[in-house]
Amino acid sequence: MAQQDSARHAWAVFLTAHAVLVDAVEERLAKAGLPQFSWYDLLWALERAEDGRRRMHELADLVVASRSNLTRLVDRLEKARLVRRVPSEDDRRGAYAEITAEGRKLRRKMWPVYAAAIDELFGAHLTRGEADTVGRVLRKVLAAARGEYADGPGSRRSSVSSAS
Amino acid sequence: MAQQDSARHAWAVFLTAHAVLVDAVEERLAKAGLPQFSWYDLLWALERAEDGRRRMHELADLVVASRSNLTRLVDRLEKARLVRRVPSEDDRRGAYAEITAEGRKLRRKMWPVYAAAIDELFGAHLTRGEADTVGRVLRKVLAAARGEYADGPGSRRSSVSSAS
DNA sequence: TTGAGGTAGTTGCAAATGCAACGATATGGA
DNA sequence: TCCATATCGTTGCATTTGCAACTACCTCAA
Repeated sequence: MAQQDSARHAWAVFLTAHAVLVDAVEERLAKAGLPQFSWYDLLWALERAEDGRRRMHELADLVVASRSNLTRLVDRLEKARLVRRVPSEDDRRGAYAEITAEGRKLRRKMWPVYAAAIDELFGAHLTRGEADTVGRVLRKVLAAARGEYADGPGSRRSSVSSAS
Repeated sequence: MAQQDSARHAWAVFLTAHAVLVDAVEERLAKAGLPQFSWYDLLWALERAEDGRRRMHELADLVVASRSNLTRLVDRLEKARLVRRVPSEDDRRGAYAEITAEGRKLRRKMWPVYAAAIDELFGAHLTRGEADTVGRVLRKVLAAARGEYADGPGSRRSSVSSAS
């Protein structure tokens, strides 16, 4: 019972903290004249791929977006010349999103602002041990959720990135 | 540097876990024919108040919603007869949102489903100590963010509830 | 008392999201 | 080979969000 209460409380704080922190981070990016971090996230997901491209459904999973939302997110990034759609050759239904030079440039420009926001708003308040614990625990929770979540018909979003 | 990496990694997992877990919880509520948990959250925020009512701006802060979004959220709940608007007498600009009997009933009906979802998707993967750590750490982060966030012109959303 | 400036809540409009349906392909078994 | 079934990505439409503007009211100091 005590464990349960503890976890439920953690859940409540988790939700609130997410909402507040995301707002705060977005605000910093906006003040710097930069786009939201969902753009960063998508660009980074592409940049991590060796050839700078990923299939749409793969990308949807990585950035935790529904297919239709990903379509439109890529629409917007494409309009901004940060990304380009490339039809797949081996599967003619499919398409790749490929990061452009401009896309890489913007991502590189966003990172310092984003990283500073993370460090100041989040990292500054955690010890190394706490950060490790939070990361490990949430990774575990996430793995479990992904596992059982795989059956439900509507698998949706999936993730956000981080580093350099 | 190591601490920083650790925290940045935790941040990335935090974002992903949030997206995935929220989707999973919403799915469970939907399958049970219940509304999203933002409704739960608002109802619970009202039910916690001794007289079952709160000023709109107070509520916006508690559920971490912008003023305009709160207006419309309350619109919807009011249309569903879960909540009722009551003009304030001492401040004639203001209004209260007040939970109705139906609102209390729905909240009570949602809780078992919501609680089960939290326990299974989240709580089941944490030890007592881990839950405490996550809660404590995020509470600390949240407090700090709220503090410095208070200056920026656009204070937005604020929180999600839990218990009972 | 008056008026400058702030706060409460709502609204219009544009943008983003969720959902279901669709066309086009791919796949695997009869 | 052929067909039923599943997947890929997109689209239409309704709902929800974000932002800026707006009205109404409060506060406080001159």
